[in-house]
Amino acid sequence: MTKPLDPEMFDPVCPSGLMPIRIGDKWAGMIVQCLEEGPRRFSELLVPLRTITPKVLTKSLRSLERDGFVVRTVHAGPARHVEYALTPLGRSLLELLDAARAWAEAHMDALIDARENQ
Amino acid sequence: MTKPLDPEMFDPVCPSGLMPIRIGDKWAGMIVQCLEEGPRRFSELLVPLRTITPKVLTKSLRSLERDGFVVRTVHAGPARHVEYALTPLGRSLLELLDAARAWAEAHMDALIDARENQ
DNA sequence: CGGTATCCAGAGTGATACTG
DNA sequence: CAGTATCACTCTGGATACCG
Repeated sequence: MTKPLDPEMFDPVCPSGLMPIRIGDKWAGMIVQCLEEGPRRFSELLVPLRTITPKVLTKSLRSLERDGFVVRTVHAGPARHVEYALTPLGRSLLELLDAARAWAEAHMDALIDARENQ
Repeated sequence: MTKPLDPEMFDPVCPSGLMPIRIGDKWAGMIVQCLEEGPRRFSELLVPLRTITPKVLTKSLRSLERDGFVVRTVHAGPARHVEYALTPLGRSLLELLDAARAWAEAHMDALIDARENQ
């Protein structure tokens, strides 16, 4: 089974605002990462994303669904719950995310230096 | 020497609005590509970018400069001109652009299908 | 639990016109 | 040639509160 998501999965200090690469909207890249190990519920996603509001999470998830990256499944029952999972197409984004991470690891220092020296 | 930029370098029909990956602002990725073969002048860049306005081109170039991706050089003289060139750091973005292009070639059809089937 | 409704501030983008 | 100035507008994202 999938373990709970680390609430500190995303460093709040990490200057993601500086990142010159972006997958989808502001949160899409992080959401995709959250789904890497398996399906997650709406409220599970709120944990590592922390400062996201439900409205924005919904919007971002709907957008990922529209593009075929994510599937939404409603499990009815006494306590209904909803699960979001990556499709194969969504999984293909993970490669891109890795490329972005690799770039950041290699070059973010240089970018930050460039910004600070004026 | 570098050849003139193809005015039709970027397909106006190509649904770049659909692309889920983005480098910098709306135009930054295209600008970086324009600079791949060597330095270019402001007015040279306007040609393939076509619908960009000077104000927006300036803003995007300044942003690329701030981040250390591009250098701006003023050549004084009777007819002054300005050249923009990629730095090594800027060149490192080309790998990322390639990764994005590779992803698009492999998966954009699936994305477009997903959108159209609702 | 998994959302929606409303309102709002700021950023990004563009049209148009003008300048050293 | 290489920009700048002004204005306007849309889009994103967030605060807050409420709903089935």
